[in-house]
Amino acid sequence: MAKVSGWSLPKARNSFPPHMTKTQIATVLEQSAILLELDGANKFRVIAYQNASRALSSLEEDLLNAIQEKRITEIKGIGKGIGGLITEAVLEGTWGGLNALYDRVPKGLVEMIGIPGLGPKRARQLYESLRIDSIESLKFACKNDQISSLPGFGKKSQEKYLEGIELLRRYQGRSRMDIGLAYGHALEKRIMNIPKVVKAQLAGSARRRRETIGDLDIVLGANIEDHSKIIQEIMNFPGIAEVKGQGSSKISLILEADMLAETINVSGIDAGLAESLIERSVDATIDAQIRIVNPESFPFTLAYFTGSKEHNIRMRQIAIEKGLRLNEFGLFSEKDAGDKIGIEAAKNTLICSNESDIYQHLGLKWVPPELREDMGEIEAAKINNLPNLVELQDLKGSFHNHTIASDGSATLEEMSNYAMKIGWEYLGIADHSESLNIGGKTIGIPSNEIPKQKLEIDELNIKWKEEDVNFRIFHGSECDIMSDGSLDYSEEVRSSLSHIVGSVHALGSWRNRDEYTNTEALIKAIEDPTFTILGHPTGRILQGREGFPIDMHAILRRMGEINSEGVLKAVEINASPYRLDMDWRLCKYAKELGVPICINPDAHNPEGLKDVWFGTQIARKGWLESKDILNTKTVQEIENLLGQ
DNA sequence: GCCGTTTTCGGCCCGACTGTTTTCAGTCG
Repeated sequence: MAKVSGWSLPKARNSFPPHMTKTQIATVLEQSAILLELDGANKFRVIAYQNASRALSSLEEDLLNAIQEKRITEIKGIGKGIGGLITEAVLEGTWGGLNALYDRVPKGLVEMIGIPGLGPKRARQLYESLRIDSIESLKFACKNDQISSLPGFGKKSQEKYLEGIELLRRYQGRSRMDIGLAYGHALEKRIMNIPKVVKAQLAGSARRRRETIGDLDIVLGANIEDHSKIIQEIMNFPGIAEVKGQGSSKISLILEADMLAETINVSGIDAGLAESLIERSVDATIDAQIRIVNPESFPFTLAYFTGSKEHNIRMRQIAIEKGLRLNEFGLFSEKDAGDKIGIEAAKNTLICSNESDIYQHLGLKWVPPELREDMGEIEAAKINNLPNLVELQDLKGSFHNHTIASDGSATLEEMSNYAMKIGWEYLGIADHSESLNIGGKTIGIPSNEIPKQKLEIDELNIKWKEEDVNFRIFHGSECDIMSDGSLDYSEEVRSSLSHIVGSVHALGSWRNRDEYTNTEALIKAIEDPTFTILGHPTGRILQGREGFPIDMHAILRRMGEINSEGVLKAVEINASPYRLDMDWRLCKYAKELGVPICINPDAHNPEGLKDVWFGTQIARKGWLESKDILNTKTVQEIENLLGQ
């Protein structure tokens, strides 16, 4: 969640439309939903704002076009009301009734609902009865016992809020995928090792492979008579920082480093990567929820807690259309269930031994967890048109890797040996270009040293050829894109290389400019004949810094055009779990436009090559198949494409 | 606020847990 001080309505900067971008408006709608909740608005109105924000974020076409052609309310989730707001924002640069909403709701309330157990209704009540409008004033009121006498509150709520405030300071929201998976699989493994546990599986956003993971959900299947014993065993695990809640079917915990086991079992994650996952996670904590059900309910509970919420809602709607009801315990006739709820209602459930059976009963193909975001997967599952997702083993190399010649820590040979070891046919070296300096220190390769690197690479390539080794290095560069969209190095130097990964590093000027200027500059860079792959397109660091504003849909459209003219322009999924940039939400659009995607590890040492695992997860989440990925091609195909 | 081959009004996914209550509202996922 953005800082409270950042919650103001954006102001128009240009003198002509569009005055606001899709991203800006989507953010405003999302914030408005929260403010409406705090304002006591009808909950369905709140949901409508959330849905509209989502609809706008995933809108592929140009927003101004849609508005000028009066098609804005044709977008599902945007009606007359919100459509009017969007139109005003784009054409006039003003926000109508939202100004009053932003002014009316005390900003501190937004912070307050970040406290676990304190939601919008209570926050509002605290404000109205005691004028509490910040975390500080809440803390004061709790300490002075002013809360417990309010109707609906008590001593316990007062204590819970104080604990929650401390928790807020220690725990900072979501975790990166690598950290979440390290904890998730460690917990899963410990649970599996408890006797009498029939099944246990990581669900939630971790199973869906989101780039960041909110909290861990683990579903545990065991016979009812064993439940209480199993719960006891779990409570004795090492690395439990705090117990947030404990019932007969649900445990809510905060985990810390002692939880991490020495080995992690995930397909495709081997010992080396697992070890580095653990290393990266020791300072983090994460929330975990464990759901305990009977083995017969397991597939339903697993599906339910895998989510996403949006996907589940669609599944339920389909069930309703068929006269059925779907809950976390079963799929059953609405008529039979009547007023019964939960496990009672599911008594006469259709038998499903796995998730696939559930989907089948609803007339759908099984949907891979990565796709369950309500981004078209339900429609595709209806007509058996789901993608055959790319797998790690499909990769035959990568194009964005560093050596000691710039800021890497390994030699060409060390990097190559490791690439061969993991079964690759080629390795693209792309050290930094000469303009890049960090903290006043130049780390890129000067122009006049490029021939030297070229010579070293040629010698290795010749050696392998003579030894009949099917492996080669492609000599590229991670070439800086300057703020005006020009590329580093002379054209002569760039042309001497096999590929150019164009990346923005000096983020400063890009982050202080508007979306249109940035988009124009980036398109200029991409149009350069020597440009091959767009590296980490927005420069974001997950949980660290936002990327610079850019219209990626427009960038991808232009790249699609150039590809259709027969010139290769690919976009990178930077596989470093710190970046995962380009975002998975854009992959499907890139694929439809015919823009190849390159899964690049951006490795600075041999082990770093394995980060392609994360990039592959993101590619799968973005609907990509092997044929959509540049680096699934064989070395011969790549040689042809790059003219090498 | 959005949506609609049964509807332009009356719905909008479903349930566990908690704390404050004595039948339920709020919160969370």
